[in-house]
Amino acid sequence: MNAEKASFFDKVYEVARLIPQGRVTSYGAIAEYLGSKGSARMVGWAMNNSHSRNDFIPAHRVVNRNGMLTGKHHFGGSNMMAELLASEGIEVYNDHILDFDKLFWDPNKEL
DNA sequence: TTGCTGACCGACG
DNA sequence: CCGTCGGCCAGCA
Repeated sequence: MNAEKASFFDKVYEVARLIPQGRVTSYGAIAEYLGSKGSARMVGWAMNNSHSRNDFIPAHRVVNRNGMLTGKHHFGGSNMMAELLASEGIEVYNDHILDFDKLFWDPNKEL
């Protein structure tokens, strides 16, 4: 499959869609998987542009290194992000994921 | 075309 | 402990 043509941005969406339901990952983990650990910011920015994609991007499964819902404000300005995570069986309290270590899905390790 | 910004991360003082 | 700064890459005015 010649999907190597996908740019950094495209790969972010690709990996994000590969995140299994009920699991979460971090921006840095995705960036590192793409080969650019320092470009973690781009991963977050890609999520912001995820609205431009026809496919749904489970951006709510992507949180920062601390397991905190840093991008929840981009989900409509409400706690919808926590609701989505809770809907998948992920417990969220005070904008931070419980048992983050156990729910953490590392693309470098799983893929 | 140039410059700024951005849902991060790690290092430094 | 906490605040600040640099770096990474792509999109947009």
